[in-house]
Amino acid sequence: MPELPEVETIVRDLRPLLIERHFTHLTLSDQALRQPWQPEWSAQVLGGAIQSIRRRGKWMILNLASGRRLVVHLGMTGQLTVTSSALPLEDHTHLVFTLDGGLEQLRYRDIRRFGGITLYADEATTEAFLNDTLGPEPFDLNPATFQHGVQATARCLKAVLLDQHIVAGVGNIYADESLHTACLHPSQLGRATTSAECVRLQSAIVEVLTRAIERRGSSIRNYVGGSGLRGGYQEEFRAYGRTGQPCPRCDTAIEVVRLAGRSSHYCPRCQRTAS
DNA sequence: ACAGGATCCTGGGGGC
DNA sequence: TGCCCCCAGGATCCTG
Repeated sequence: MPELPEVETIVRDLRPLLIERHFTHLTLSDQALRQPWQPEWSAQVLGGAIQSIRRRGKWMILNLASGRRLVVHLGMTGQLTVTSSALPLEDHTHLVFTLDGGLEQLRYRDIRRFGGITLYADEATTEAFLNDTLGPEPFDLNPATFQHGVQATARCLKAVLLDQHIVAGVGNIYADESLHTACLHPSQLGRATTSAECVRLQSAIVEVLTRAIERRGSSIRNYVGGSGLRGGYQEEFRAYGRTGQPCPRCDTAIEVVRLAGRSSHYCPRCQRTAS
């Protein structure tokens, strides 16, 4: 999916387009999403203004004046965009929220249907769900908490970074990029990782995500921002998707290995497992 | 308890 | 050209 930088970009794009606006109409596709939209929600989202929009991990939360929350996850191929109502609906568009005035729509499109939109009744139930699902945000991660999360497990670092309870928002791309920046091998075990390496890894995560947000995220295939613009961070990849190409640090060919069910790209020379 | 694999979907690319 | 297999930015459930 869109990982943290992509979701952050979408949230920033959508804010000026959606704040103080409200939905007047909603249409659904006949294909079920992983988290199916419940029929009774349709009437509940109409009429009340959108007061704020924020990101938590890879999730987006739209606060409605009624107190209800629209909670969005994009799965692997989700797109949430505001477009002119006059534009034809693209294939795989599953929810269309028409905005007041009727000229624009908020559209949720998701080819693989791994994502979805859920309506929560109030702030308390929304926060309970998010805090149960997610660990801390990378930008306010307590170093001791992170170190404990890494060192307490027998999983490899790649799996640790993909675990949303350890740090929220990192996915396959930014896990590979962070490990490369930190000079750590993706298959190194969490419990074999030193405290100094944890510090290095944490700074690498922050550095990589910050730069990726500046570039509006990475567009590999389906990702677009809230206004349909693509991202540019894919031009700065050091490891992800660069199998056989030279490591920008040492020129060694990048290799790929399958870990935690995901392809993991790394430099065999400058990302050596600690011995 | 924990780690790894299978699974939910569709589409695109490579190999034959 | 066509077909088949594998792969893809994620999260959850099941198994050993």
